[in-house]
Amino acid sequence: MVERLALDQDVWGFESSLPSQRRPVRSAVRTPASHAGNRGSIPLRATIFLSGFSTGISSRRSQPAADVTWEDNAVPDLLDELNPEQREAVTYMDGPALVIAGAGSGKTRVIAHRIAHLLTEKHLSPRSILSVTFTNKAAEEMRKRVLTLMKKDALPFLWSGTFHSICARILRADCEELGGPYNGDFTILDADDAAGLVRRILRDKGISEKNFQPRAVLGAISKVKVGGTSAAEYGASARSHFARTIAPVYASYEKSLAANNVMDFDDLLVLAVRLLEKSETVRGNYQERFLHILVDEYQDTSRIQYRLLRLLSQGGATLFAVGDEDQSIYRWRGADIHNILDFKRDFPDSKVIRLERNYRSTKPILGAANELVKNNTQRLGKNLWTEKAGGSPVHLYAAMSDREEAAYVADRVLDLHSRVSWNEMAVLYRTNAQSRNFEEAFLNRKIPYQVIGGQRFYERREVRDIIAYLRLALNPLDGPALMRVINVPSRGVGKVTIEKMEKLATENSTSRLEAVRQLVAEGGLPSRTVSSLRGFLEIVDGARKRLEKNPPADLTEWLLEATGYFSYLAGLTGQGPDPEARIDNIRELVSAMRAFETIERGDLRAFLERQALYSDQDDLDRGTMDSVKLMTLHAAKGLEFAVVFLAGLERELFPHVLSSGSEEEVEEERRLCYVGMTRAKELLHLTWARRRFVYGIPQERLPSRFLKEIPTSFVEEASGVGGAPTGLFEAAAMLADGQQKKHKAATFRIGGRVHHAKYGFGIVLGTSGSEDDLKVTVSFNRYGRKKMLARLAKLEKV
DNA sequence: CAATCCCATTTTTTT
DNA sequence: AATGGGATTG
Repeated sequence: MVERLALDQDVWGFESSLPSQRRPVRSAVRTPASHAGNRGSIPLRATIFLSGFSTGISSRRSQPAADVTWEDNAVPDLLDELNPEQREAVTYMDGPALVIAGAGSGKTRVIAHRIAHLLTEKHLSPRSILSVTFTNKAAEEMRKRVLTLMKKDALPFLWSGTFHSICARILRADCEELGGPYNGDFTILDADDAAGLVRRILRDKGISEKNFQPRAVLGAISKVKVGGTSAAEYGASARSHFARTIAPVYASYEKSLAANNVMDFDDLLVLAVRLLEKSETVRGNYQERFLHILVDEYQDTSRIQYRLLRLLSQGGATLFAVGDEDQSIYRWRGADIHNILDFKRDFPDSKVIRLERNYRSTKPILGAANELVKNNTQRLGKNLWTEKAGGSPVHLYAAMSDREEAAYVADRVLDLHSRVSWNEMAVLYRTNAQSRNFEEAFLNRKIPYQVIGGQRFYERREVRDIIAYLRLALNPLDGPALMRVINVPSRGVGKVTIEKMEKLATENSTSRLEAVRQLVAEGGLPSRTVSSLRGFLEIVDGARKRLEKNPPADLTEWLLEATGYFSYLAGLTGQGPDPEARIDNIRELVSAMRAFETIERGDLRAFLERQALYSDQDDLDRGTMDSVKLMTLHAAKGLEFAVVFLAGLERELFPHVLSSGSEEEVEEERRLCYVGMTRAKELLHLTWARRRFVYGIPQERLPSRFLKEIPTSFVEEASGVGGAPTGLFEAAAMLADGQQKKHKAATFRIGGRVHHAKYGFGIVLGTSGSEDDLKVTVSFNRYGRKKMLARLAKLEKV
């Protein structure tokens, strides 16, 4: 395929395929005139595939500055903008370095400056630099900053991306080398599809989905897989009931992924590592290529990512890691804080540089955050300081209810708007579900807002349907995609037919698409079904045929036409969002493709990869809107706002019930709180509500333990609705007393610890019914979730 | 095979 | 409160 070739050349072939005048970058030194012709000569091809890795690259020629290269404009005072520690970090070249960069200490800046420094002062080619960031947006941001520093408008061949996107890129080029059935057209499975696959396997094997929930099983598999244990090894060592049940599921899952030429998120990392370990050529290529590897958010790297870094840097590349152990908040996703805590041990001859000067927040904000995080034991220890004078204290507000909390926040936003732009304000919360009240309150007051994350664009059903068709066109082996759309729009293909098809596919070990073809050829089905399937095949084949000639957006338009998707949506009244909104979503998808084609020159494969790997934080193009931002604390990492509202500081919610089991988990929650607080530059509001609806049930709430960990000297409590200050802690104590008296022994506090004679210790997740019919749902440490009748179960509160 | 209704459930966080 | 899966019915 044509596109394919192009991609390969991007990764490997460009050296030979590009005009040789690309090389001077490295050798030519500070001779302005000698570069005059360079920049215009960057071949078009270069821009073609940087898609997905770089934005802002356009084929447009830039301003008169066209003859400016990074040599001649090397801002001599590039370093003057830095403080001594930052400067040391930027220029240190004598080996691996770890920069411990506290919140707001300018770490992005250090990385950007270092890259610029490498290019201008050390005269390195951009191709020898690998910059790894946590999100794609951060990668783009980084690229932009470097470009600004260097006064350039394109920086081809600099690899800047997330671990996942970099791995995908490595695999696209060479996954055949793995020796498996994979080819470069592999598609990337999202979490939902992966869970669906597991569900089908569980059903096949007759394993109860009640006791083995697909998502939980998937989580377990992921852990084992990323840990480097193969299905066979796992099966052999499995001892517990759970492990023995899961082992064959894991095996089938892996087999299925490979057979369908699809990879899940973990595969990207695991297989890339395997590829590098296995193929000396591939490994050598990258080891030789990368001379400098810069890693941002090092505290949130996982073990496998660490292995990848080791592999890539063993050729002698200089590793430059930047992170802050106090901001490690992705343990649940496999991040291993020991990567940063043990850096010195892992790289004995490394240099550690600390950035402790904070340029972001006022003293009260920083003081409060520092004091909070001091309660953690898992840290290297640092003390952030600021010279930013003045600043109002941290505001605390205890609301009557969740709705009132939102009203309070919205009113403050309105007040503040006289001197702060919408853009500079954000509401941060622990869970996505909390956004609702704020949305309503903002809507009422006509405050422009934007919810980041949550229900993601690409997770909408209609978008996924269309994407599935596209995936199938590109990768005919993609079974999960086929399953999704074989009967969408409904064309009379039901359970029975699908079962036949599946059986056929398994028996002949062919793809599902082949099985469909066979089914049509063989006959033996009702003629109506056969013609339905034929129709489906025509669509898939038609799309496949158009794949090469038509740009993605045109192909999609054709698909919409061929499937009659809009009329299908139009008929879909009643359940879910109204059809119009869905049609709009599809239109947005098409225009996103259009933009991708024209601006980034990407093909369908590139688009699908981006779709799979990009999150909503990786803004589409609406990020420029002047609006108050609403997002989870996790999504807020790396951002800053003049005013931050940190909402829902309640027990059970923050720290979250499900993360209060161990001290380690609580420490992570505390770091999350720290991250949230340190997003604020001028003003920080902390709020909580005494009453909150959880799953539609009103609950009495208590303040978060974190509130007690912040010294009152930094805090000023705002008046409650009644007018008088609420006296937070007294109120809390009373509330606690009251609750205890009211419910005595018969009830279970959500989040409370219990002990069961048979199942051991667990945490109460919820209750339903009452009196004699009271049922308690408990998450047991060892046995998972159980629902039991309180009257009968031998549950003890601990 | 599809539409409808009812019921149970809700991962907190996301590449 | 909302959503999605399952059973039931047409």
